[in-house]
Amino acid sequence: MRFIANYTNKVDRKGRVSVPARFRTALAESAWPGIVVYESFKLPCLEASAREYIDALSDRLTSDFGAFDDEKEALAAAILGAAFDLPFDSEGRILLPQSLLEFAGIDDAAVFVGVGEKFLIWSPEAWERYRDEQRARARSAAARLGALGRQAPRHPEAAAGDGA
Amino acid sequence: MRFIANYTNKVDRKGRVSVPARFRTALAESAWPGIVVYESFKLPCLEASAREYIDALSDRLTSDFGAFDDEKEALAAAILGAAFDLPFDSEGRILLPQSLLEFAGIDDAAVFVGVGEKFLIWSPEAWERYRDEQRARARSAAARLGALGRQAPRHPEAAAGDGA
DNA sequence: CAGTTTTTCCCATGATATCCCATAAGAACC
DNA sequence: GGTTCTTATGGGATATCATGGGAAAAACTG
Repeated sequence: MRFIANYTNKVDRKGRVSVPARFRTALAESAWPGIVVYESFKLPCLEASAREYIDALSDRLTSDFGAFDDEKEALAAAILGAAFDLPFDSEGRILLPQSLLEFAGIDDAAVFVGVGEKFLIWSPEAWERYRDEQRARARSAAARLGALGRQAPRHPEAAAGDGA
Repeated sequence: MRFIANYTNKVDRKGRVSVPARFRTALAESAWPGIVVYESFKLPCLEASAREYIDALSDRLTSDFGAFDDEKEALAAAILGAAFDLPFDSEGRILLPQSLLEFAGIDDAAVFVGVGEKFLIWSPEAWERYRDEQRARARSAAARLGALGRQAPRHPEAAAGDGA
């Protein structure tokens, strides 16, 4: 159950989108034919994962009847209450609720981005914007680190016997 | 028996509301065709669950804490005594008593919010307000509680800055 | 006990989701 | 390079769901 790479699929007039076949294959281990989708806390996109993933989270939050913990309960409501359990249709598509489409700014296409145990669903524009930002960030970070990183390993003698 | 997602349904002039079909399906395991509804202690909303859940809660409160703990006993009495056992009509609706409608400030629409083993019933306005508040809190709470800790390190966005 | 109100059941309807099939586009395979 | 299989996408038919209204049944009241 591991998602990688990204795929762009169309959202049809009825709000249906095909979940990439690769992802569906990964999802096949799951007992439930569908995914759970919810709004990301940090990014303007949706997050999706196997039902089991959320169930485990739910268990941790409400397991013991110690459901009498304000903070846990609030968190459970915020996460679980905003998550949708979306079954696949016979073609492997899901029907995204209006509220989720709006949240992510998804109109007629969606980008599925695998990030390990779950995947993100973006509007193409937002995804591109985010990706570019991250690249720029990575570039400058690399440049900064690279200046140091390149010298040290190449001139072991200059660093005088640190090495392995 | 697991509730997630949220659905908004209308309350008609007679005080009837459809329980979301998804919830009814989850409830189908229950022997009793209806739900138990009571006022939440901490939130301005109603809580609902399968009959069995309340029974278990009842057992737990009385056995674990015995007759010693006045506070728990009071809690049990408050919950069990004020709970309504609401049957479905043939269309899968329930008839919410006036007192509950008033408590939750529900007028002509109700939001059903699944949170694991039970679900909440809110007035649309109150739910939206609460949800927005919690979303903000959830971010930090998630990190602190470690509820999402398992995923956090794996999230690119968790490490990178905010993309929004 | 009759009049009156409330509750329960049943049916009608529009909206929505689900299923099923058809086609196209692409990838994998010979 | 051509063929075959998988995947994505679209549309139409069908079933399900939410919702409203009305009639029958029960409860309540004077």
